[in-house]
Amino acid sequence: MDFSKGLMAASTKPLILSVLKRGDSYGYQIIQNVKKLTGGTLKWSDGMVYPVLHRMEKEGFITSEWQGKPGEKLRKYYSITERGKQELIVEKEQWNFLHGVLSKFWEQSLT
Amino acid sequence: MDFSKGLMAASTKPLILSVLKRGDSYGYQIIQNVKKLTGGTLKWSDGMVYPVLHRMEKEGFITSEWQGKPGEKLRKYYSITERGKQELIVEKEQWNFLHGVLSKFWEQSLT
DNA sequence: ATATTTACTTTGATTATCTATGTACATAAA
DNA sequence: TTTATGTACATAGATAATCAAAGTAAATAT
Repeated sequence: MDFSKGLMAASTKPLILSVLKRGDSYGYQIIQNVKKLTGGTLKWSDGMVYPVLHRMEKEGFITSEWQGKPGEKLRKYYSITERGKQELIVEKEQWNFLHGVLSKFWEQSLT
Repeated sequence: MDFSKGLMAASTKPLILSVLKRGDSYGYQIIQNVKKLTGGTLKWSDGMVYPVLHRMEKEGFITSEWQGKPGEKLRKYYSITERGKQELIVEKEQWNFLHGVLSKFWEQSLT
């Protein structure tokens, strides 16, 4: 699927927050995770995801910490914050609201 | 509701196409219509909607025609094109797909 | 007369998007 | 050994989207 620009972007934030709510993770893993969870449909590029993570951290929705066992590459693990959880609730409400409005149209004329 | 930027933008295109699929309309009416249909939740500004209409026309999803009965203000009526209908189908698929992915997360952890 | 509503337009500062490119280490293959 | 591939993160920068704000102007209501 080739997503229209706006939608793709609008989904990254809530999806990342949802992934992190399940448990801490790092950029590369989040990308693989989302790819797997969507059966390969959502293929996020790293250059697309990392800036979003940086921004979300700056906004206080997530925090980061470098971790690495000896002999392993360093990974930047992200955790969702309380503020992030609140934000996720809001985003969820907005998604559901808009989906509801659109669904109302789409139910009526079946195309 | 104070929508996060991305989402609001991502919904204008499919919503406008959905409105126009019901029947021709003009900018001002579309704004009022959406406001009414969402119980006042979605309050689009004109400066936000008109440029979107112009872009969508340039992209061939809608066409416009000035109309006005004598003694009435001229209105620019927009119609959805075949290409616009196709686009709406695609947007609908994408919305449903993403909503499905997000819903899967949101079902599991009830927050 | 004056204010409000209707109706459309454009500007422009700000921000977001995402491809492309770069670094660097680890591991597997040739 | 050297080459390729996979892992892991970062950022620059061209392109484009966003939306408030300000403008025009006619119609209607007060």
